[in-house]
Amino acid sequence: MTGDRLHTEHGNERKEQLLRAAEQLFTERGYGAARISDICAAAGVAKGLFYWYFPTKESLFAELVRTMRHQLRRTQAAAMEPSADPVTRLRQGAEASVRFMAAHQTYFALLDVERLDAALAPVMREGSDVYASDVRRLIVDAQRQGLVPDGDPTFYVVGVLGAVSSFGHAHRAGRLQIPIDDLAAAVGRWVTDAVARPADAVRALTPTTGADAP
Amino acid sequence: MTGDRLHTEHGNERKEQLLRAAEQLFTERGYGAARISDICAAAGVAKGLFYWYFPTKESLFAELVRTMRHQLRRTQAAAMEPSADPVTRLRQGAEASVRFMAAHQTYFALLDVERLDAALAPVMREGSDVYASDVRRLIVDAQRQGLVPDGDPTFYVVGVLGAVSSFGHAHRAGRLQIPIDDLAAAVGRWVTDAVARPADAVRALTPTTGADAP
DNA sequence: ACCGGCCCTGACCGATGGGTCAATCCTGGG
DNA sequence: CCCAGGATTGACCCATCGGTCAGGGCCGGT
Repeated sequence: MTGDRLHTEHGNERKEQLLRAAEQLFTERGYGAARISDICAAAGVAKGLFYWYFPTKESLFAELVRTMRHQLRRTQAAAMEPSADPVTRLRQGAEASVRFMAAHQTYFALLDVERLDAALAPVMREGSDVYASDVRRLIVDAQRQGLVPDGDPTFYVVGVLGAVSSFGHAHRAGRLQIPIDDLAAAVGRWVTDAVARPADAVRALTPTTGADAP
Repeated sequence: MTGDRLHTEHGNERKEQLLRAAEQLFTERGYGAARISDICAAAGVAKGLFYWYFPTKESLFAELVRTMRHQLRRTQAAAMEPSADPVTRLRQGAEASVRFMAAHQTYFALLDVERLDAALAPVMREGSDVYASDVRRLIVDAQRQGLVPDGDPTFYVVGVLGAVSSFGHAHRAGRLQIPIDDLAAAVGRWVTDAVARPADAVRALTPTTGADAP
């Protein structure tokens, strides 16, 4: 909690080295499955050295997360024109976030559920594609009937499932204190509007050019 | 993988008992932190018995998740009128999902990141409210200027953050194969539209009537 | 009564891996 | 040249926990 240990320049490099190795392994195997000894091995140092730079495994993780958030924050701030109206700023912030996340996939992957406990990942993933394909069917149907503008259906699928799960999560966490009937209705409208409306928003999206995903 | 062991009626009750105890503890302490011995203690049985009903800790978890998903699926199906148009069905499915998740908070909490590794939860949560309050400020400003319809700002906040993170996640996972510039633009529009448009969608939302959540 | 197969117990095992430590190396300043 | 203290090592410690097992009770059928 108090001032961190004082390191020489070389020391800081080492620390950075460990951070990068950890980031890599956390992303590949998940936080739990990445052993400290692995991290050290990957960084080419002995296990004991880890504790010269970090008091605990969690603290390293925390440092990664904080760095990431801090950078994102600055990027967002930089992307928003101070003179613009709030909604524009919102849009700029959102765009910047998406770009930033894409540019730092490795970092952000750390936060994905799948990466936290590698063993549980399959269980949780299994079956979640069922919803996806259900929704996809509906979307495609709707597009065929002209109810939903053309564009990569996957985009809409992600949007719809994401909305439902986000609102659900927020409500469950007590962050969204709204009578359930109202919430359900609001989410329903939100989804409908989002899907049926933004006529040309997704217009020019490269429509998933066939086989190239794993 | 083959046929599960055959249980008497009493056996099934016991199993159900263990499932409920586990559900409870996973929700409270997180999957990792809930020890099998705890679960057994909570159910009032000896640890050895656990393995009479479940081959492993993960398998119990898997069973919980599957049950939950199965029920949700049926509920969704029941909520969608077969004769309705796709968009309506989409809306009905979304509403049903939100309601279902609310009615089974305990179950769904299992899937929340925070519950998987209790130790990491604080690290990940810390600072995430910063974004929320940023976005909130923008929303409130926009509402003041009439750019965004009135209604609980939190609802919009959740929607915006949820969208950004969902699309980000999908892209990162390779589920959304779209050039990043297009994606950023699309998400920007998606957010803007969602926030600025649904004039009366959130109209009658009880604006956070203070204290009534646990 | 006897048997078989559910059901239940709690001590025990074994691996795993985070964390410690005494000893050593290395480097720069005096 | 020598000392201080950062940097580094790898063997070691040990609490933890999922999983095992040998044994024993309960109950219904014959």
